[in-house]
Amino acid sequence: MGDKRVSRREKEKQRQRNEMFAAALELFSKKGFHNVSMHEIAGRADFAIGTVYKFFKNKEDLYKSMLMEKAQEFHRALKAVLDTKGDPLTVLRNYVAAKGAIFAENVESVRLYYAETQGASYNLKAGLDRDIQSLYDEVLEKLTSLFRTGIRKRLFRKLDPYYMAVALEGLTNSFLFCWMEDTEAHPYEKNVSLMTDMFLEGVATK
Amino acid sequence: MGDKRVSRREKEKQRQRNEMFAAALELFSKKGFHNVSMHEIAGRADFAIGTVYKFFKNKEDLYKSMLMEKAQEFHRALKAVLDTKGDPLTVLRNYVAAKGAIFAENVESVRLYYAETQGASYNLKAGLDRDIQSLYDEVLEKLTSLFRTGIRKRLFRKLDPYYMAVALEGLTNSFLFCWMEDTEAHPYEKNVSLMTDMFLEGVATK
Amino acid sequence: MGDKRVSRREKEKQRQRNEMFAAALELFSKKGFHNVSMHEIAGRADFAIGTVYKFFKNKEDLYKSMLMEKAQEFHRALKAVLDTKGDPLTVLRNYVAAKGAIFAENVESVRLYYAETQGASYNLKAGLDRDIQSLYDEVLEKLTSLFRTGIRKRLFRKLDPYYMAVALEGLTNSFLFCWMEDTEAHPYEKNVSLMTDMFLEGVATK
Amino acid sequence: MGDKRVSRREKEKQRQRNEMFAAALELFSKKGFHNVSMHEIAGRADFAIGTVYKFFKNKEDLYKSMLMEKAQEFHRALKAVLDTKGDPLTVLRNYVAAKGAIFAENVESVRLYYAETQGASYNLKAGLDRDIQSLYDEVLEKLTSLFRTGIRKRLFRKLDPYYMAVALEGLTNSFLFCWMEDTEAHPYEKNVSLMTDMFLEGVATK
DNA sequence: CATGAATGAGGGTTCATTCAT
DNA sequence: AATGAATGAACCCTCATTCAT
Repeated sequence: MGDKRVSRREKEKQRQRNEMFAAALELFSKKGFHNVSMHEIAGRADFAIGTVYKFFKNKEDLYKSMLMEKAQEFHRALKAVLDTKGDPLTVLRNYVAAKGAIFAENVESVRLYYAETQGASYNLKAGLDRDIQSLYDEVLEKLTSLFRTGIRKRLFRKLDPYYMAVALEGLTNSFLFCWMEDTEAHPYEKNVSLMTDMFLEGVATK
Repeated sequence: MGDKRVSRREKEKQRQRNEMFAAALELFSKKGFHNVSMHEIAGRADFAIGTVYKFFKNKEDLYKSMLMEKAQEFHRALKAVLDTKGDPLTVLRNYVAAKGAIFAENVESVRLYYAETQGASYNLKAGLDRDIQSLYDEVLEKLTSLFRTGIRKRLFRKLDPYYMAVALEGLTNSFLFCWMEDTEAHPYEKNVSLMTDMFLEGVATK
Repeated sequence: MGDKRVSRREKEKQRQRNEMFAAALELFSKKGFHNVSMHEIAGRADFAIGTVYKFFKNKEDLYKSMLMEKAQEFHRALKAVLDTKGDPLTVLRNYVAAKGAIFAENVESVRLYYAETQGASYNLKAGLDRDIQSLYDEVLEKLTSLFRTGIRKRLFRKLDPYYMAVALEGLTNSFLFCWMEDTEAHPYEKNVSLMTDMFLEGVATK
Repeated sequence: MGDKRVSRREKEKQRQRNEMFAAALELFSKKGFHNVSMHEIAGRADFAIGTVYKFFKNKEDLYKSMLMEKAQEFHRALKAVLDTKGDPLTVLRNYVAAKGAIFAENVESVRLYYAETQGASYNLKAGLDRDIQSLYDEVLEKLTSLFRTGIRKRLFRKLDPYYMAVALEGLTNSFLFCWMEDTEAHPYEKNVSLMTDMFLEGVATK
């Protein structure tokens, strides 16, 4: 009984945490870290400000936790695709498609995610950076592995597999940004597949 | 003499403006818009706070002006390369090389630049966004033109030239980011050239 | 219990508000709107600056609210006297006496009040002006009514009753100012009554 | 020659001083002491800010000097009327008329003047107050004298002549304010004369 | 345990005044 | 003598965080 009681409580806690995350995500994504106040988040999530501070020791902690959770979700999904058996080319193509699908369903988080992964992430005094980076590095490594395998199997030319991965990421990301800016004008899926194929053909053995 | 006097003044003004820009760039680039105070910038530039406000009507104005100036500098240089006559392939290769060179000399600005161009730029209440975007769009258009010409000349396959440009930009940017993160580990020039060639080969007519 | 709790809270809030009003009144009255800082008021009222801003959205709001409350208090009292039944002459005499009594107990507010009602009130960007004026106009109207009634009853000569009211107000105010400048030297009550009588006699039917 | 030279210079100085006064008067009268900056005044008067500080040691000094000059002008004119020989009643009536005429031509200054003379004058840290008061006291004294003479001549009842003066001042001022608020609706001259007469009749011997 | 009133450090900005030219 | 660039104290206000209830 005690067990269940604890578990019930634990679940309730998790629910509250998620509500705070949802409010935070929406606001941070719309206005940026510095243009959102803790009161605003608490209000939107329908909690007292003090309650929020029971869950997160400060604003940065809330931001980091929220984003980290999202990042883990993304990477779990991406790694799942990358871990499927099969010929590297197919896996890579599936990866590109999955990336599009996942991000399309999480525009808000992705926006924040890229603010942290790339370019300038001054929102936080660093720290999240590292954690998210290391998650991302895992994906990059898996991609690198795929290219390495592809090279061994003579599917791809003998080029640095890591940089092949980097190139693929850059290429797909830029279509993602296009799409985020104007969803209508720039359908991600078709374009990215085509261009990815071009690239893959470019690195393919002749 | 009056002329010289004025010109001297004007030059002095420009010098001061540049010093403020330098201080602002350094600080904004290191800590982000919201984590830098006007007092900090004034102090670093060795001016009284009031003097800074003689030059810029507020913090946002300083930020925008500084970044806009840098952006114009970049785009002037990039467009110069893109406007050279020659076969599209060579021009594109020169562009990629120039991009690397320019950005290598302006890491700080580039960091801020990408914070505004891509992902999430919540630093400003918009406005800069538009201006920088439109600068960038010019470059993208020129790239698109090059690809279009290339297609007409049967150098490239019949694909959407705009998305070719987008793909190239994404690819090169991702090497730029790699390089910015760890200058030693990831020399931009060699890698980006190689991968660009792979991509160009991919889109090339067989 | 919940009720009581709320009412207790409400009362506490009101108490705090009043303390802020008191501090603000004292300081504004002594030094003027622009020569008093919010920190000063907060300090004098023994609140943190942030607490003051929980009650009033800015300095102007505090000033206006405080003065408006006082103005309403005054006018409520004055109108009460003006609304009593009785022959106009007696009512007018009572009014003059009441005005003296009320103002004697609120020198500070009266000072501010007149700064807004008369002469130049540049303290605010207008707005209060209107609100206080309209309060004052009600009093003036009631006075006018009294004179009008007096005229109909052949107590006063057939003169413009509005200007009679204006004249009475001016006359009594000037004694008020005398008294405020030097309480000892210029006892309001005796002098104002005498001179009011002179004036009333002047406008009386012969 | 030296003399003329000096005098010429002196005149030029006076002219500049007057221009500054004019700009200051206009701005202070429109916006109030605290809402006008020294730069604004300098700009309006077409002088460099430093030049203004050559003439006045600070903002307060400029304000005081300007207002004092105006005050002296007014009082000189008023006292001239009060010093004319003739029966007190006529002199008093002339005084009331003159007051109206003078103020009608100097609305701006009058506004400021009353801000200092009456109610709350927090524009300055005091000082001007005294000087203007003492000027005003002279006028009040002359009025008092007139009433005293009138009493001796049995024109007026045996009442305190000082308070008669105070009453007259209050009465006329209140018409002045009416007129300043809405020049069209409340013509000063007719109304004030009528009401003054009422008052004078009230204090007249029967 | 949840609450939200209270706190006060810190930031952006203005403007009176000075002084080198 | 006139100028106006430079100064920096001081102000209004926000918001992350705490803690008594």
